[in-house]
Amino acid sequence: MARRFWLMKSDPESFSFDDLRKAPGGKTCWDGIRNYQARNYLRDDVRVGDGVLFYHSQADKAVVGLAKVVKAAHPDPTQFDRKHHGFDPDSDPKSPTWLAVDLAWEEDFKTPVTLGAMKKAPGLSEMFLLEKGSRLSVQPVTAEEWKIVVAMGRSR
DNA sequence: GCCAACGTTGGC
DNA sequence: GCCAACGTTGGC
Repeated sequence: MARRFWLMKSDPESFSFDDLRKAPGGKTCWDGIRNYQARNYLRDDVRVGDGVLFYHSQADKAVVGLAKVVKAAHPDPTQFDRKHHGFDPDSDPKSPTWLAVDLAWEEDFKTPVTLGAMKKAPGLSEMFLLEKGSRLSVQPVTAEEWKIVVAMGRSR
């Protein structure tokens, strides 16, 4: 299976790319996804070794670096944690509703690739992220888009 | 802070 | 099954 590419969003106020780099082993359990479409991507398509564009929403609005998938979809433990805001009383432990994957930090971009820059970049006009009202926190990225964004991020 | 877009919930 | 109300996301 060919390596696939994804864009994953995070509000840096709650979990930033820095937090990922500083996490033990540079890894984290990417939990808290409570959207069925995003869940389905995790379940059906995200594989170990896939590349991830790590996007900061809110104030930054930029891809700040690269991560990779180090563990495929597994039940999101926070859905069963009564004290967690992601607690889902309807989720059955025998057949969990929500999934998480594990991500590892890979590379900081020299230059964060801003939403504005991506809007202007030739070759990125079809990007999922740029669609009006696109709120998905896990999005597929084509090999071509990946190449372009990575090249932008590595240049000064 | 505002508001458009979107997903979810719940009454009917 | 429809749709209004509501909550959340996220760009501006």
